[in-house]
Amino acid sequence: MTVPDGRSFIEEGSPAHDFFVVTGGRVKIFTLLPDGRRQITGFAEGGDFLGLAASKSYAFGAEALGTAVLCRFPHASMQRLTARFPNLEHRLRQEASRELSLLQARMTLLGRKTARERLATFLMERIRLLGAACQETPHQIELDLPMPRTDIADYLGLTIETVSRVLSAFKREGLISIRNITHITIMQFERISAIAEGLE
Amino acid sequence: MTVPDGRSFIEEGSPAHDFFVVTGGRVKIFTLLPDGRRQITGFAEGGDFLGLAASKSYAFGAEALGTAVLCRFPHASMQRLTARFPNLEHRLRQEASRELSLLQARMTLLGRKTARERLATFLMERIRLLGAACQETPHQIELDLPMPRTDIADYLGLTIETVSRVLSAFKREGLISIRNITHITIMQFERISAIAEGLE
DNA sequence: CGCGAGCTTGAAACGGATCAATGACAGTGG
DNA sequence: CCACTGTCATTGATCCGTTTCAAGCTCGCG
Repeated sequence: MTVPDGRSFIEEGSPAHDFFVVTGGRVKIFTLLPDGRRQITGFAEGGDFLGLAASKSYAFGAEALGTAVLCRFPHASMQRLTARFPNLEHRLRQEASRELSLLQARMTLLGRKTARERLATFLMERIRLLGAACQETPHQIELDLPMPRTDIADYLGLTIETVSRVLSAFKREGLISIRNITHITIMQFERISAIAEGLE
Repeated sequence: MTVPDGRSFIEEGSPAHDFFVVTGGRVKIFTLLPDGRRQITGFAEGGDFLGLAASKSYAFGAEALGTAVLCRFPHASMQRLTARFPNLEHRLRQEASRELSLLQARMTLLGRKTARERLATFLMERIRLLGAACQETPHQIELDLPMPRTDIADYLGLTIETVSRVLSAFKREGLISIRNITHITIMQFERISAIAEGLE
């Protein structure tokens, strides 16, 4: 299943028939308030599961961020699979547990962190996502942010303007440098990490 | 296992050896920032599971709210149980999914709702917790809030003062009446529900 | 009766939101 | 190749909701 940029493929509240696995590209997951306020609850990419937070109906909407490729598993066939491979059930629970831990951290971010701390945490998340590749280079990490500022704002519970201002401030302070909209270089990993933890 | 009021029995970040089920009383679950800021990520009571958001170490702390009674299952014995009763694994995943849905809604609350909306949502949550008993009485619902204001504040990402002020405002507007600190009566269910959804 | 923890209320400060203008590109068509 | 256009990002000025700081208040309990 290939989903073009910006196309929504899960409607919040619609009956949950399928389970998805993201195999290529990226996807954003969000919930909406009636007046249009949006909270992005996560970004999913290659290998991520989608649809664990669903019983009868989806508790979230989902939309492609760039062109995305998905595998769709109707619930019926998932049940057949878990019956055949009992380990899968365990795997799914593990995945759900991992999600739960992440969401708890994100609740602390949304409920208790300042705008600076949120952005710093966001950058740290993106760095961690790069994997071990960056562990050897403590400074000067290249980062690209595939999502527009609007999505970053809705992910962090801020407005575009605040996101933009804080990133500019980080640049002014020499913590990062901004080549262009999507490409950022981390100049002072340690300090950003400290800000993320609320130590500065 | 009986835990006295205020006693912490899970330390955030400590190695996760056990899985818990709350059998009596109440428990609060939270994460901390180094400088002491706290986000309560949930309250658990009779029948709730505790410890799904844990892999190697706990992603949260937990503390009794009033005297609580728990069943402790070391991970090893959980594995024995899931091996013997394969359905249990499915049950656990279900529970994790339910949690995930709840947390997504709470992220929208923390990231996008105003103080009034947060309190209204909180009241709706407590009402829903009463079960079907209140469905027949659309108005005048008795509610008791077993947790102190500090906990409500840390749960909603607000300060005590704001919680207090908003509740007072609700009272002034005739939406609720406050007998004493822990006992509240819902006077206008519909309007509170509307505020919770962000429609007012 | 008096003490203290927890709650409420008031005044002032502040961080982030909102409103508004400008800037940087990428894509289009002349 | 270069205006033109529209989208997205940045920057500035102001506003507002929530926090912070500082008193009072309530009420259970010794």
